[in-house]
Amino acid sequence: MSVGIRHDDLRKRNRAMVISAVRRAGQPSRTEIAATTGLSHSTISTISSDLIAEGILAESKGSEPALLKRGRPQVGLALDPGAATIVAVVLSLNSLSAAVIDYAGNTIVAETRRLVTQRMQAEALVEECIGMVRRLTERCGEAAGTVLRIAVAVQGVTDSGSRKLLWSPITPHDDIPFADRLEREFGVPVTVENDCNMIAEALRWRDPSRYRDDFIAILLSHGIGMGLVVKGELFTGTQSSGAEFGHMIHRPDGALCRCGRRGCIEAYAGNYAIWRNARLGDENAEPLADLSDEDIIALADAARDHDGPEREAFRKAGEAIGFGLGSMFALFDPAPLAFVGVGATAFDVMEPYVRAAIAKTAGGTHSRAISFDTMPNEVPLIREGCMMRALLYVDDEIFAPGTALRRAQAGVA
Amino acid sequence: MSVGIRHDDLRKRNRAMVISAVRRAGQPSRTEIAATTGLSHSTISTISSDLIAEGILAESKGSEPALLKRGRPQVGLALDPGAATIVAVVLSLNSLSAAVIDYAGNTIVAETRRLVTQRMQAEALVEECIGMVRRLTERCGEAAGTVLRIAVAVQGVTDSGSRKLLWSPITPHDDIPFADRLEREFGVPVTVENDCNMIAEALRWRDPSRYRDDFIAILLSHGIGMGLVVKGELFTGTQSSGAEFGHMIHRPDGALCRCGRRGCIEAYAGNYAIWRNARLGDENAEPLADLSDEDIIALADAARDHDGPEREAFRKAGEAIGFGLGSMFALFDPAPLAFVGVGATAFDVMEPYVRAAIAKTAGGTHSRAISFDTMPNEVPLIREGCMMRALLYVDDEIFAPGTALRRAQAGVA
DNA sequence: GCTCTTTTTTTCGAGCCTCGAAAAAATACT
DNA sequence: AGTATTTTTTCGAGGCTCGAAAAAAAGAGC
Repeated sequence: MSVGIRHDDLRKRNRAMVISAVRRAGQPSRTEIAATTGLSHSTISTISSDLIAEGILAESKGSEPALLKRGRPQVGLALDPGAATIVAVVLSLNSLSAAVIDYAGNTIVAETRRLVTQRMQAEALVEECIGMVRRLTERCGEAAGTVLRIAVAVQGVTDSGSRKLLWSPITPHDDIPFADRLEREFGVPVTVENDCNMIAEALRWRDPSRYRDDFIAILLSHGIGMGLVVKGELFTGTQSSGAEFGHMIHRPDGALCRCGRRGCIEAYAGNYAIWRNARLGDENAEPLADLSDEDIIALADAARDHDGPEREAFRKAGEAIGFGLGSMFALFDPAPLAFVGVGATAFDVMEPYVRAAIAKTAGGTHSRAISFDTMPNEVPLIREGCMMRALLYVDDEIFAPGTALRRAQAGVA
Repeated sequence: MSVGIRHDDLRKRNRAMVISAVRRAGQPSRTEIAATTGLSHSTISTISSDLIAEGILAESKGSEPALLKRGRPQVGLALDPGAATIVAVVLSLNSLSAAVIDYAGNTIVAETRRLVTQRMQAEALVEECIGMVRRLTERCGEAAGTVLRIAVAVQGVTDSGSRKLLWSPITPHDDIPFADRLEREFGVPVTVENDCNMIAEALRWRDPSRYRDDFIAILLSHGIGMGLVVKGELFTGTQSSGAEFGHMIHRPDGALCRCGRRGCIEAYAGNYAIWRNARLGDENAEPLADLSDEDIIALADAARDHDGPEREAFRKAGEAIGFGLGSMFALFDPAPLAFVGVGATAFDVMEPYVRAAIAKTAGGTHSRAISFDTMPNEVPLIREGCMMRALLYVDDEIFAPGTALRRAQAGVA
């Protein structure tokens, strides 16, 4: 049962409100913050002067060219870039990248390298991550603030505590304890996040008007992933990162999926499935390990150009996605959708089939109103979401509690 | 964006904590409440003496026969039955029942009558409800406290604001504004709730150890309904009461469902579907409007007794439920399940097929660990959930804000 | 250049709320 | 009857937010 509210929680929460208002709005004045938070001017004044004194916020002078308004000009408050630093690591099939990012969200240094992830030992993967983070942090040296958080985004299923990679298509190994290993190495809290969840996180910062309280991000790539925001919160499982849309069942005992089971949506709509249907015409053929973007683009072009096995393959893919969405929409009502990844470039080919399938389901009552959005490149979204994840942690768990907590921690240490 | 916390919200929340602790524990002492809420003894003391002065709580004397412990004996706090009264109305196929219930959850008066709901006008349905509530409240007269809330549980889909019945199998009419009509009549806040959601609400009070933060209630009846609790909260849609498990798609373009679409889980696992498969062997036959409990029990007996069309019908039903659950478990991890309703008496026949199907899905990784529970009679659960719904509203929205809010409301009125 | 107006920000005292410590209350043990 | 033990209340201290008033900072008007 949820616990009572103490007196000091009050200040903590209101500090969090102020920080979050600044992160969202960019350079709001104290008056604006008072308006958005509903707190009084005096409270905002006290809290923000505390935050400035602690080096978390800073008054942003001179940037605004004076709005030509009468009266005392507003002073914008901004996040102090030097307040902290975080590291965002993105690990995907055959590629590792990382960036050191300041508290205001500016990238200080970044690096990307290719790896043959599927042939590496679990420990080697972890060590590559550690190595890259170490190189980058040493490269910025003392110039940057202290690193307060490391977030790792990985393609695959993570546990609900964001500590381990439970399963991933990028490696044959299971249960890789990224968080523990990196924490031991750097002495900083670390989380491992699912890539699609990070895409969802990024979308709400990219376009908060469209992606606010309820929306769905679907990654159309070699596999099918999903990031789901329900009632303003990222929807994760109780034990895993959750929302494995690609492994909902489209046809019981149907096509062979990469996961070894049959009839999953992915077994019809994943890149390998589309290729398999178009080229081999055998939905039970062993899934390919990888497929280039060009291959999928070529298939889509062929499907656009003429009727044939390619179009049929995309029809099956669209149908699988549509019926899957329809089933989802039976559980929670339709929401705006973003299709992300290479597959999104071919979404125009699938869309009619997706809509037709949704219309055959209970969720399809308002299928006309369901709006799709496509964004071909998932990489910057994953990076951005990963960064926001880490920054929000610093906001809420380190800076909002403020000195009270830091004193308590010091007492323990 | 969520709003900052004012100073008075604090007291409001802590009052809510105390009330909720008492409702949960029955007769906790102040010391126990302090322990469960994490608030200090002095705070609990002040709040509870306020609540007693307001007539919300009462010290329960003499009930406990003195625990033979040394020291000042604990004084149990209990909800004052006379603090308020609520009305719980349950409307289902051909039956309407209602009860006036005191603040401690004791039924004061109750009534049930049969109606031919499918042949009634929408307005007649509403008027039957109004009539019954009026009769009952007049019957208790001034003996009982003021009615502060009316909750109506209906089989069917309601809107997310719990104001209207959007669709229901018990009537051909749509969009029936129960809440507005009853509010106008009685001048008391009213909600219309989905029956399966009420079953879920009831389960968490019946057995909080098993049904706490994540669980699923499935109503196996003429149709298939679901009540879902995720992370401690009833999961509802953004626009509707949500969780229409019965209308997830089991087989695209498959059997004819009562809803007019094809391949829904209900079209295989609803009573009418099982009967249709067993007796007609035609999954596209027009669904029956109703079916007696005895018919289903007879089918189950036949299925237990010998192989044949009955067993095959239950196999198909179990498979549909299993694959459906597997798909759900792809989205959020497995949780304890309760099967409620007549269909639950036949669940032993379906269980092996349910488990076999789940095992073929991604959610089935731990299918062994998934535990099923069956409760044949849904009626008392719906009643109980409906009651709790109304009482919790009084707790949280009326008594927790206390005089502060009541004064503000008086100012407006 | 000086004063007036307008808007933002800070200051200050009042009013709540929670907490810890100490006191009071109520009972069993000896 | 006195002592030990446990629960509950009381009381002062410390925090927090709020509203009102004051201070600050600029444009507008003359």
